[in-house]
Amino acid sequence: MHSEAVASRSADQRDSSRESRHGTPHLDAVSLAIIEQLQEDGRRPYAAIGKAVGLSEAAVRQRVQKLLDQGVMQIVAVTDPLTVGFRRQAMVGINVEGDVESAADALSAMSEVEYVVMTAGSFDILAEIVCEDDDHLLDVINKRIRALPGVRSTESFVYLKLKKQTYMWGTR
Amino acid sequence: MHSEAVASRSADQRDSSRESRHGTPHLDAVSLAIIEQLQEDGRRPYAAIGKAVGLSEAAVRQRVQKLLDQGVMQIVAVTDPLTVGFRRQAMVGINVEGDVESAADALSAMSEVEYVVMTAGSFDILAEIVCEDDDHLLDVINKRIRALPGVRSTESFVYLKLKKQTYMWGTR
DNA sequence: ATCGAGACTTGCGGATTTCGCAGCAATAGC
DNA sequence: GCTATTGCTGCGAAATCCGCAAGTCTCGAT
Repeated sequence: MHSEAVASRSADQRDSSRESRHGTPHLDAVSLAIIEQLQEDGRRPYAAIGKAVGLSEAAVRQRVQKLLDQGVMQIVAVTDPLTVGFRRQAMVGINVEGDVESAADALSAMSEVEYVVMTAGSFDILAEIVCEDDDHLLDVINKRIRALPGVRSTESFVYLKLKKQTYMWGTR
Repeated sequence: MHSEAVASRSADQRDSSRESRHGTPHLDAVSLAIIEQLQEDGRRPYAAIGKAVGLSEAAVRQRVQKLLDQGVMQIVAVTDPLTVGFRRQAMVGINVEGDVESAADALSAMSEVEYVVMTAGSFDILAEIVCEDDDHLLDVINKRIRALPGVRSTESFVYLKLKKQTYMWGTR
């Protein structure tokens, strides 16, 4: 009775190699289940995962390797910025004149910028900044970001308290 | 000559147990280096990490375990939302009348909400939403979030293109 | 000055895990 | 119908993990 798990397994796995119309590899239920296991513990042994999802150890190993190779997931350590010495964080909304994408690229090149996304709405770009202290944050926003070519205006939202932060994509 | 690495190592490790004034455990350079290793590959063997940071396998094992126990870091799989079937994402800026924190808690309880932070600035809360499609996103924002007690107004920024997303806190 | 605690090292087996490879079955393609 | 491919299983061999003991060193407190 290592049962439960995903059952069936007849022709499901072929989905994992089938490309959906936009080039992104589609995932079947088993791979999803594997990802969920690794979201709980990125170091969980393959055999344990296999038991949970109803696959052999070797099969899990192959699928995990493929998921990593394809870039579907990565197994990494994530930390709480505060305990690692970064005391000030902020989200910055940015408006750009001209080429938005090149501005986003310039932001992406900055090490203090953790997250860059182009958006629809009253900002062209949202960027998350992680800094050591107020001075550092001020410097990044006022000296570096505002100096970028094409940047018309910025609006900052300094983080007061992080309430939720999950890595549970693919689960639900 | 298993040299290179972090050198010195005289009394650094005591920092790891010293609490900085706000209760957050302080990390020394060696723990930082270990975290960096695991940010590159969360499954890297302890011996390999030890070689890189200049510690024995056993010592690395102890430190990693402590870092996990203390909640300083976690080793998890992270995925690209798009390839896992979530095609619409948005950041939502929210203004609240009354208790901001309880509103943030309510948001945190929603599974579609990946990220919640209380901020200073023209929004009280920023929340990142991950949805399967437009209908789902519309439903979450207009039916669920706007219906929350205390929510006065919202402004949405639909993601057009994710340009950068790192998990490299603690590195630099 | 001495003692105790904490952190690290070395060394060591045993249990566990990883890894590569040889089959085998089912599917997709020709 | 036949073949190539893909995914899975099973199985040894190698590597890793894990707990533990003994000994060193430094710091801080008695």
